[in-house]
Amino acid sequence: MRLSDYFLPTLKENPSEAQIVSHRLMLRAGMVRQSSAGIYSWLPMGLRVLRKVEGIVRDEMDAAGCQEILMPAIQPAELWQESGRYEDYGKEMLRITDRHERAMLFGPTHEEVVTDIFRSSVRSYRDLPKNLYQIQWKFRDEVRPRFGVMRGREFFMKDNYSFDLDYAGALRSYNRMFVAYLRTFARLGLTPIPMQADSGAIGGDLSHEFIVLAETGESAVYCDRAWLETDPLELEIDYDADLQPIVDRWTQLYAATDDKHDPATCKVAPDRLFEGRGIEVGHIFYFGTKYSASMGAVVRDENGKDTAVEMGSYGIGVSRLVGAIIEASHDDAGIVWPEAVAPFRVGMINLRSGDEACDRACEALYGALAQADVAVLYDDRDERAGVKFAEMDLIGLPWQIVVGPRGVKTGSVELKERGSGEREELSSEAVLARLT
RNA sequence: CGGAGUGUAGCUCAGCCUGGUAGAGCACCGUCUUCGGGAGGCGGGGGUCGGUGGUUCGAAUCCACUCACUCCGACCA
Repeated sequence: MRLSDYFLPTLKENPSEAQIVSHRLMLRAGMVRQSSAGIYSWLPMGLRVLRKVEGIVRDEMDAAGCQEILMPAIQPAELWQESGRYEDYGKEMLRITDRHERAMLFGPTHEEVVTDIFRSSVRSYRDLPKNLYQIQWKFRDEVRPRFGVMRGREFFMKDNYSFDLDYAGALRSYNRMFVAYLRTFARLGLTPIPMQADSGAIGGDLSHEFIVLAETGESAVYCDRAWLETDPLELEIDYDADLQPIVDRWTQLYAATDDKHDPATCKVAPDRLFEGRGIEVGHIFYFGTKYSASMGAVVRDENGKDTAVEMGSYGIGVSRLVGAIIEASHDDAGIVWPEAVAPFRVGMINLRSGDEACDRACEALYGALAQADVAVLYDDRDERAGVKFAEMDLIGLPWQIVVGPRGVKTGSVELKERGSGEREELSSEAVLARLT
């Protein structure tokens, strides 16, 4: 992509409404624009990242045996009246009336809809287990949206729902999600820490929230240092096998947020205790028959008896993750994208657009990289070098290629790694070899 | 929902206290010089000062109401 063609409205200064670093950088790097409180438009650069995150989440869900569906954003109130949550959910639910004066709502979550789908379609225990997911926009009319996309009212979420015959089956589903979540966040370049959680309004008795470390995160985190030394990706996972030992290994390590942490009773030795900050990006719940019982989602078991299915629900804040990744990975100059989610892998700066030798070197390299399927953003604009450097650092692409008159004379270009800041003078061929 | 702020050019902000014909920097357009880390000169365009009402000869400025946004707290992916 040529930057001269790209819609990338960057800002030199911090917009006054943005207080936290990810919000500032997302606005400055031309990723999003606010529409109203907690509601954002995603511009090309932001959307590319959102899609990358979505893709990794989808990939891990599929690997864990879940099947993607897409439910309506607008739901009928009757379903929520059945489950009993229509009143309970309160003002956070955006309620809508259609032209026939029928009560509708913009879905804040989809337990009711998915349970309705399940009960109307599944009759036998032989059809279990099932685990259905969707990645879709949700709306929760938060009293106080803030922190940009980190706590918006409209947000992009992956939510899935497991259906099992009994508790043992539900636990297997829960464990699959537990492991899949750790893998997902690790693949996004984050350090996830699962914490035992209250199951809150969703109900049930088994729940973990997943917090990713970021110095600017809103919750304080206390955990065993062993968390930081464990890589969820190093294990080969067979989702059909018994995952309990893996989950046990993870859950026996101490981890707590500040409201649960008590220095007096904490058993971790002080030198093994990590104190940091983090952002909640996922939450998993087992809630048994809370919805299946109230909404009549039953299957015939092997004795010919109707039995309410055991359910769990699992959520990942996809749009929040974009902010969380920035919180976890940035410096004074701007964003530092992990390769897995970078909107483009490479940014190429032509320091002297219009100079024949520079243009020729850039075009050749640009063509070769495109040929090799490397996503490149080529800054071919007639701008000063300083502007190009500053903007390239701001948008945080993992690799920068700098082509200037000085190097072109000797047949070399500069390759800079955004994260470390390390630069090397190389030939175009060597750069190409390095990036492909 | 309780508390606290802020709304003036695309962005960051000054002017408001003490009423008297709307300002700066950046951005944008033209032009010249410059050209390896957000350049400089000259010229130019752009604002019903969030909205409504009031006080006044006169309101960005004072008063009332209202809307929007932000921050702190309780809640949440």
